[in-house]
Amino acid sequence: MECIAPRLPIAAAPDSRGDAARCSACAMQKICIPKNGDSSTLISIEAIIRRARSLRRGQYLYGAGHTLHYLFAVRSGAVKTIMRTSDGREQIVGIYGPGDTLGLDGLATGQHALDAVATDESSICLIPYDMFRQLCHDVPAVQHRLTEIMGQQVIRDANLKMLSSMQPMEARVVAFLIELSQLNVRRGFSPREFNIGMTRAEIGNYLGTTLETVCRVMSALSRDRVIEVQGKRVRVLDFDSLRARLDSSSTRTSTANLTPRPGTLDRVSQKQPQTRSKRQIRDYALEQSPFG
Amino acid sequence: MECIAPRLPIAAAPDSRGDAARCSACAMQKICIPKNGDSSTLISIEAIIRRARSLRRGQYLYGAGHTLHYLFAVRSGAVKTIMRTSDGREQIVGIYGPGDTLGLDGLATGQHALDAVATDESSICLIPYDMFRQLCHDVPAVQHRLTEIMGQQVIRDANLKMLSSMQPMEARVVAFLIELSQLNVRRGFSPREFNIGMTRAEIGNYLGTTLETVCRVMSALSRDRVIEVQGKRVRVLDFDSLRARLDSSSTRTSTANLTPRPGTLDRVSQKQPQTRSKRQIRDYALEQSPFG
DNA sequence: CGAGGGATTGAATGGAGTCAATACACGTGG
DNA sequence: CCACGTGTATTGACTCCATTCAATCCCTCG
Repeated sequence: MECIAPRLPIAAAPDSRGDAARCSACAMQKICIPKNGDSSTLISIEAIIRRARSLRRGQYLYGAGHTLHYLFAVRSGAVKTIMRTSDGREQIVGIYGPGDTLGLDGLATGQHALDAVATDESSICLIPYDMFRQLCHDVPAVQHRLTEIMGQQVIRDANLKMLSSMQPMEARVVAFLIELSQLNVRRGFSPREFNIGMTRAEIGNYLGTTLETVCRVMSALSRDRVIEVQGKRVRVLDFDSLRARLDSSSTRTSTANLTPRPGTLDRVSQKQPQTRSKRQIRDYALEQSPFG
Repeated sequence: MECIAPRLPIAAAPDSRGDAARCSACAMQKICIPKNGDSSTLISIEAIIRRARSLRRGQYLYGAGHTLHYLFAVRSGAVKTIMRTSDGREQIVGIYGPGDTLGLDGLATGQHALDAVATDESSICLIPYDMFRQLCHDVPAVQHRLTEIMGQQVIRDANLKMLSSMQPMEARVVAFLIELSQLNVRRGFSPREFNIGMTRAEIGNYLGTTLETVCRVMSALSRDRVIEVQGKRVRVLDFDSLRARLDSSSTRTSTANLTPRPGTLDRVSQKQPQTRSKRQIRDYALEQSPFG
């Protein structure tokens, strides 16, 4: 099996001359490196990170069951993480672009739980995990950054769950496009133009629908002059219209309020004088106010 | 707003006499505490954990925007984490039962990104985050455990994504039931009988469908003598039938192979002699074999 | 230039959402 | 103790949106 990077212990990679990364010159630096660390922090990180390797579309970064040897940072391109059903079909469970960190699925057991595959030509930095762990121990700022990254992953996953639960399929695709746009911004690029680093089939899989539906929605958006599409290249023409299509035709799957809303009393609930409303206000278990 | 636990700095809670937890006596110990730590580790953890507080159904543990003051460990009951759409509808993004850890959504920014609400009467341990962080720094085993927990969360989220992408709605509900059963085992209880700590509406929301559909599927399973249902109490009668309903009627959303399958060559791919197949075998970027 | 993978569009079927009525369980107050 | 009310669960009937199946187009690469 082919590889772009060395197995541990390090074997010389074909295109490898001096294996250290040049983080100080990397555009993704702001995302990868702890902000609050001093210059020595950056240096110590640079010392262990292996410079970027390039992947072709379809190449595996790691597979479920592999020992966790590296964490990965995407420099450019796009990578998906996938899970397989018993009967072999795949489900995409995460997508990663420039500045994102991969491999966290291996932290629990030391073995990766997912497959990671490039969906596009990509460039990836390797972070040997044992060295990184040592660094975490020595440099609190690095440990803190790792914690941050894991915390971000959790939030990301929550957002994904939200996204792929949206009611009409149109809303899902729209939410997906908005998400991509926002990610693009976070990476310092334009919110109005970007490319989806994957096929329609992959988008469909990711969003829990079919490639045809994705196509139809994007065609419709294109016809209505909300976006322009050419293959994987997307340009947003009208953000307001785009956002408008999120709520419109909101079905009722998430019925009324499963849970009482934020702050103050409900009009209805006036009929209970001092025995604090049992359900009409948020019932906090801790003595702190929101945003406290 | 009412609370079961003190705001920092600690205020006396009504039912609080001596605030330390008794982890050494807790059934969830094996799940909460680092395995590889010595007895002093357990003691130092016990020293900072506040003993369990009880929550009524609907009570908030924390809300999006709150400062991260505690991590939480579920002792008994059930808690959901939710996100809200711009127009106020809620989406359940996670469910947590005995032995699970909550609050990780606050690690990235120091503010919680989600709401956490009890879906059932629950008992929750509080772990003051600043002290815990200090402990992480002092005791590597604790840091390691935190990393493990975060890693598990990532895997959990991936599983959830998988689960709620299943094709026929029946499969989703079935997968959900199996999941619950497995969790129950992990907690040392029976795989055959358990209670779903939430309403049909919440299940529907969680699975991305409606409460009616959930009802119908469970009725059907019940009619076919695969499970027995009484309200939130479920008893599995026939695990094989249950699992059988996962793949059956597998639609094709995740079309053929988006990505080439595991190991060996495809029959088709024989027609490329030595120029290593470009797509018919897994194309590993790293020089390690699966499960290496 | 031909082959193959990806994207697009059409037409038909069916599954799941929607609306609505009813049953059930629980806690409250008369 | 029972009537009542609210929240939850169950079941039915109808409609429609998304999946399916299928045909065509486009682009890239050998």
